[in-house]
Amino acid sequence: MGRVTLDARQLNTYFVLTEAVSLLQHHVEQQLRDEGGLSAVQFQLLARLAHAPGALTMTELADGVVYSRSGLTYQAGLLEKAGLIERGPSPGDERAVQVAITDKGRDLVARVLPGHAEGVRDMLFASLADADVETLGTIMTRVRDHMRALPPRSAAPRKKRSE
Amino acid sequence: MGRVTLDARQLNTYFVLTEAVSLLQHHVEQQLRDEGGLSAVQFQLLARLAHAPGALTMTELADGVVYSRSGLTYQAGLLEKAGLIERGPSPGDERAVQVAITDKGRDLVARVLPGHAEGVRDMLFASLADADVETLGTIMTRVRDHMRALPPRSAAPRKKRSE
DNA sequence: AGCAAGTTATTCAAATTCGAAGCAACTATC
DNA sequence: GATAGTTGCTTCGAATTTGAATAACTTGCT
Repeated sequence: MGRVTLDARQLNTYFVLTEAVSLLQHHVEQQLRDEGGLSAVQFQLLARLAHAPGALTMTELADGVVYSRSGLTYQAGLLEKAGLIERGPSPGDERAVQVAITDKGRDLVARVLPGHAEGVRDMLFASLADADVETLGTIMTRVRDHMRALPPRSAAPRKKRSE
Repeated sequence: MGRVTLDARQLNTYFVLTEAVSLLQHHVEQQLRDEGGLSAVQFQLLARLAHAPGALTMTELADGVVYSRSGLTYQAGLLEKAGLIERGPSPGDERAVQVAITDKGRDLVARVLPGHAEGVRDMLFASLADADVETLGTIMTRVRDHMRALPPRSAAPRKKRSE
């Protein structure tokens, strides 16, 4: 193999992508902390639960947010103590834990969301045309789907192998 | 409510962008750890120093990587102990610290880089056409520049206000 | 010069994060 | 229907990360 790596354009795209997202996350973190006393992870968890049709298991939640399971246990403990979520047994599977958002949790999300959305708009979308937003979404969806389909290296769902 | 926030398309783009980058970072983290015994942050720091024309101050380095200053002090301590970087006084400013990469550090970056590049290619670029890579780079560059130009909320370089 | 305000880096305590290990429950295979 | 392997979650210890407080230095203003 003639060892192909990354050309200059790819390298630049990679760097600027991670840099921009880091900056974005940093600002989001600040804002959420100031406005709702939430970390970005906590907000992500609540938002995902608020969006979900029903309750989710810990694993589903962790996978969705790209987070370690033990880390989720810790955060779920905090959120439950704060009365924002509830954990309960899973009907089908006795060892699984169902996580659901409470009314108080929904209220908090609703209270924090406008400011969050505004921040994201100012940071991320202010400099982009509608067409750019769509293009970006399309490209990143393809990337996301590709990565999700790859053989898991760590925390993704396991497949059994035939020997 | 008149309150314009984010439309569905923007929301989707925002979510998929952060999700994809999280997945990417997660994979990168794994790979660097396995191959070079480096965390992603450490690699970023070394890579940036290797790229820089000369030495950088702690602040420049932290700002470049979007990282807290105290966190950088900690990591710089580790990297210096490992002989990968060197810290020294700054000529002009007596309180600043210049950070420079050592030959050993350069060697390590050179050793880890190919595998890193290969991983990024497989993750991020495998599903993208050349045109997409360029488009993505252009869009994210605009976003990055816009965010860098915004009034700092925390750790960005301060500008004096002429009121 | 002299003082107030701002910058730079480090130290410190507290919070968060992760992986490995452990435990309980499920599933397949015999 | 036992038993070995797998899966879901938590606990545990170690490493990392952060903001606040601190110390050293620089700059601007009078």
